[in-house]
Amino acid sequence: MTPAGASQTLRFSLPQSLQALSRVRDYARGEMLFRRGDPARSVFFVHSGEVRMLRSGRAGEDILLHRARPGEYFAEAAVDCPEYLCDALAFQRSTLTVIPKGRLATLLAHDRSFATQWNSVLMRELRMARARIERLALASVAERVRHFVLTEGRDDGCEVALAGSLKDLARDLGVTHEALYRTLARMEKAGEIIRDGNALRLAASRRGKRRPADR
Amino acid sequence: MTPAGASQTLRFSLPQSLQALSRVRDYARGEMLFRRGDPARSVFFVHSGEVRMLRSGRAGEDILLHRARPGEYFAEAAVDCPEYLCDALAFQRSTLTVIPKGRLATLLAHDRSFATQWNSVLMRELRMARARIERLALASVAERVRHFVLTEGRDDGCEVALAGSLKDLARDLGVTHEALYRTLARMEKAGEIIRDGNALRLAASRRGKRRPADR
DNA sequence: ACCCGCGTATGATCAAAATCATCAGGGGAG
DNA sequence: CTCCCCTGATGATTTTGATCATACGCGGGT
Repeated sequence: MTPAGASQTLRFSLPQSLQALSRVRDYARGEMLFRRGDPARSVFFVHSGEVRMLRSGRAGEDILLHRARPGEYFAEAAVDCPEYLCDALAFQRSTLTVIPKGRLATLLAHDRSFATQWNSVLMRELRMARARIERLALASVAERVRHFVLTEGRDDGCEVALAGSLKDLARDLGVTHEALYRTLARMEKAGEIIRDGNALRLAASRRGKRRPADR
Repeated sequence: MTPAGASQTLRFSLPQSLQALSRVRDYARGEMLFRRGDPARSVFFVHSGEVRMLRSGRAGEDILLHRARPGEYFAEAAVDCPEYLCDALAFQRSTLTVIPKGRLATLLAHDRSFATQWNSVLMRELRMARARIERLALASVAERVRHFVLTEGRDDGCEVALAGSLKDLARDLGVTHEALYRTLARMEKAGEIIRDGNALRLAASRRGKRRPADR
């Protein structure tokens, strides 16, 4: 599609100061970005595709540690760690920004305002990760959908623009796509949500009392 | 039990420089630590108990954003945010370290080595949160147990010392305690794991091929 | 000494989601 | 233009875990 140079317009933009010192690269599906024990050279940002962080036990049992999706940084730990702690594999064809660790460290040390910005980025990722944890701990698909809309939605919930396909969303919610299709259909029929193109909205009415999150 | 002053020995110790500027306090079950919109005054650390971060929609539907458990910081975002973004509620009687935001910010700005340390803490929390996400996305309880032991276990897996009860673990894994009891019993009978007091060990043999994490 | 509460444990039943299967429609590639 | 692949969608069947119920041992408090 795009020639290997990755010159298409990117959906996400990074801070100026970061763009100045990094480059954009495409990785083929199945390509290895780094392996555990490799000297940590770079921090990455995902524009498109998916990169998986794996820890491979000696018996071949791959444990999945993280799926880095578009809009996310990964291997941020490289900044203050001499070597990578796990393997990184481009699970799909992916466009990434590659940020040399050394230059990032220098920037962090000398540019106070950038350091603050970087901290905010990490904090945001942490908040989102934690919200996802609680979402995945919910028992039913419908509850996860509600949680998703309310936490990922613009201005305090009620509506989200879906970034990808419903299959992608299903994977995010930790359920099969079939279960998601059915649940969305049921919720729509019940008047609980409204689907409008790639937007998903919680109906203003049907806002039942959620008991204060037990278990 | 302990008089309100919270003078018992704490299980976790914070960096010296942090201890110097913070205080330890007990919170009663049900006590509100802060509400959304309150001026962000403090960052917290959980020694014992559980604090829940909630976003309360106007219709009374509480969305659980995070359960802060012993050994975790929370409301770290207070450092560079003028007001809290959600409510925090002591869900159980909890002992917390309260770290005044201003002093922490000063420390971060002036003490290069502390800033690095703090960054490592955040990165560690982020890595653990991401691993938990992938764990919760696993379909079966047994897979979650395996993932738990391999990621949380000492020296590259194979063994974990359980911090709390099996019920606590079950909640961490996002399943009912019954399901966990049964699964552990089945895995032990199958010779896949060994339970030794509060330790949980993966048997060296039974290390079946995990296919590279599909879905 | 007794009771209560909690963690551990196991059984029976039931609901929900996974799995497998099939099909329609749209968009891209040839 | 046609074919094929992918997403969306729905049905049938199976599996899993949630739920409810019961039981036992232990430690703390009255």
